[in-house]
Amino acid sequence: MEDFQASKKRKVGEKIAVKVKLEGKKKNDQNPSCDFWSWRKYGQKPIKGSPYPRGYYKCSTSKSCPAKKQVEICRTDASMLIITYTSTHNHPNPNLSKQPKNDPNPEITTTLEPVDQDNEDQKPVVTPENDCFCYIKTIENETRLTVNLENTFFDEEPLSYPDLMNFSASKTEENDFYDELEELPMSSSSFKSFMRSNFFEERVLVQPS
DNA sequence: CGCATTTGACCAGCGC
DNA sequence: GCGCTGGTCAAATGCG
Repeated sequence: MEDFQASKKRKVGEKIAVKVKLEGKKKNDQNPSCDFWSWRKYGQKPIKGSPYPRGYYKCSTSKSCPAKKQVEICRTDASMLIITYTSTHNHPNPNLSKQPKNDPNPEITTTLEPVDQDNEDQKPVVTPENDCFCYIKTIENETRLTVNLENTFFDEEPLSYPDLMNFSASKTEENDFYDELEELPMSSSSFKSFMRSNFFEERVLVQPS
């Protein structure tokens, strides 16, 4: 099909995994539409080591959009969903200017928490105010970023996963950034500033020319 | 009737 | 080289 399919498998590419807490929602309900993009499910697989299957979704807004995400229930906490985004949307979000189309579902608390199920090289970055914490985690070449959005970002401006997606997907610069984070003792406050600047100043959806 | 979801089969990367 | 496992395809099925 697309070029994407050339790499049918496990290529360590750009990925961002977020952990989403579900409250007031049925367990095992992996409805992925808690963000503002429309997704179409194209597969589901049981994952070794996890009692729950992983669902595979493609962006259904644009046929040529390579954006995908994987949704699975956290094996250690069934009230958590682990959503892994891969690739970027190559089109603006049609739902940005209106209410979420599929499932605004206000019952979901969009708190993102540390992706700790593997308990690997997780590097917590906690601000002094403790109102924003981010976990950068690198597994081989895959970097996972987890951000607590509840108190920090939503107070100012709603941040949807698509924004995270844009953040994560901004090519190699971010990867370089992450790579450096592995080594640089960046202070939490400077990291926070960085995060804010990236989320709110640079990661704006741009109409493709 | 059209579209989304389900599900089994297939394919390819990765580790041993 | 082989087997395991994850990721994708595509036909069948369900739903609005």
